[in-house]
Amino acid sequence: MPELPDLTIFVESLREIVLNREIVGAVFHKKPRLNIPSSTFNSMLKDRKIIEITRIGKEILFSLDSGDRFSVHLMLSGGFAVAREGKEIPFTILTLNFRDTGSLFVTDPKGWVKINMNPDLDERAVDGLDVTSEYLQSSFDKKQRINIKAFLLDQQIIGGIGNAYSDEILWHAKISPKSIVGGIPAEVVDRLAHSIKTVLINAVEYLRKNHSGILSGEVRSFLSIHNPKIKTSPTGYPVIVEQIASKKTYYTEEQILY
Amino acid sequence: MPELPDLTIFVESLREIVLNREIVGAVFHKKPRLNIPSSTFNSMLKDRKIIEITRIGKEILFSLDSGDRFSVHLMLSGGFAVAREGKEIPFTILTLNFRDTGSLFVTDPKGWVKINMNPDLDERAVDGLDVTSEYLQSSFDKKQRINIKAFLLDQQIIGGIGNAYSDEILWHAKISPKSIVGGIPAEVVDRLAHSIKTVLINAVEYLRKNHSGILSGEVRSFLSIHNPKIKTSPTGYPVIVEQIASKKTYYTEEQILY
DNA sequence: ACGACTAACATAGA
DNA sequence: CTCTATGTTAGTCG
Repeated sequence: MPELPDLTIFVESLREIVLNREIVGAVFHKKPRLNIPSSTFNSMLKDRKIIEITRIGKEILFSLDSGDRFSVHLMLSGGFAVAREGKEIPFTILTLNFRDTGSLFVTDPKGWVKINMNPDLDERAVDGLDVTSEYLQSSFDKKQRINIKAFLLDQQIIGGIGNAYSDEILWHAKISPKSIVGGIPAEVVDRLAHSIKTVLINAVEYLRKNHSGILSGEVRSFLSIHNPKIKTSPTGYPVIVEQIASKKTYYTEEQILY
Repeated sequence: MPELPDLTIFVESLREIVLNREIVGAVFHKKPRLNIPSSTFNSMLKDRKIIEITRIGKEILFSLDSGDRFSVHLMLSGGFAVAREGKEIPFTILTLNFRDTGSLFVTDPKGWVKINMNPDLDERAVDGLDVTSEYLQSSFDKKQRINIKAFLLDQQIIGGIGNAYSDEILWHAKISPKSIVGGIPAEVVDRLAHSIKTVLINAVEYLRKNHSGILSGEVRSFLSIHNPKIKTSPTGYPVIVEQIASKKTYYTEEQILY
């Protein structure tokens, strides 16, 4: 559920809380979606410190002072929480216990959270915040026939955009979510690249200002289009809700169909 | 709010009152949750008789002499009432007016009542009274990771059980409502199948004896566990009240956690 | 090969 | 009380 802007704030919150604290143990409470045995994971974390936390697409990357690093993907319903060690947090997948300073909880009602020790980062797509007009155009050329909304949602192409922000971006760029990539002219690709950056950066800044410190959930109430509570866009057009690319999509007639 | 046992008695009461009486009109007082236009509904009922009333899960099915049949789901707060035609019954959704013999009212303060003309009955799950140990086991196998209370409440799996009776059944079977389906051994599945039948049949028999004729509401005062008035179970254990599977849940330490 | 679509998953929130 | 939203993956269909 959380997308790039939410996850960016989670990372900033996590840095405040867990950086440079000694880990005394990693305890899995459910059989995890983990690429190595959980006992190995535990021994790689024990007595180590997290020295850096970053985000790549929808994944959060924790770097240890050993040089190892592990990624956490929250999937649909995952989140973080902080509490004293031993506190009962519902749907806990993993706890990292720190010496004298409580614990970090990774929670997920669905149990889908994915954790990878030393993931192959070369495979990762370009992050939403790093998309350039040139990258967008060359990706368009490779995916002529795909729907633009499906394109933005494809984590192999751009990392971090989910259903909500794909609608925000397409509205900002005035492109209909029903458009086919191949039909979009070069100057509109420029505009889209600009909209991706603008929408995401604005959201990050809004969240940093108003929701600093969050570790889970998603803030959607300030969105312009992908928002069940609003009936018209900021420019006064009625919001249309429709299933596009198998996703609930919000858009308006302002957006041009290519 | 009414569950399988209450609804079973409603059906028995309704049969006494409306069977084989000629309908002169069906009047909707609120925009209904109806799968066809209300004018069509009205013309399908006019001059017809209800020749059979049955219950399937939480729905009540009225069969007409035309071969058509419609279902009524009372949702959270719906109910029936009988009065002379034209009587003002609060929160009336629908009245069926009978020739010379008054009217049947479907009421609902929340307005959520769902009415379906010729519903597809093939989609309906096994009714709570028809659950076998074999059916339960095969459903368990498909839903390994789900919580047992959520399982019993899932109308796609078993029809008719709501929040109150799920607690009664789990207490009777001595299974903790926090259990995960996958952890419950085969012999306990047998016990649960038996408890489902026993608890529901006993409730129906109690209601038939003591509350025959009811058309709305719910009788909860005789329940063993799901009952705010009691402090200890019949076997003397203190009743614990807790939010489980997003529902207010009553249980005791007698119940084993799997 | 490519793209579109579907099902599966468990719960909170509407 | 029921229905839906939600991300990914694996699978089907054209």
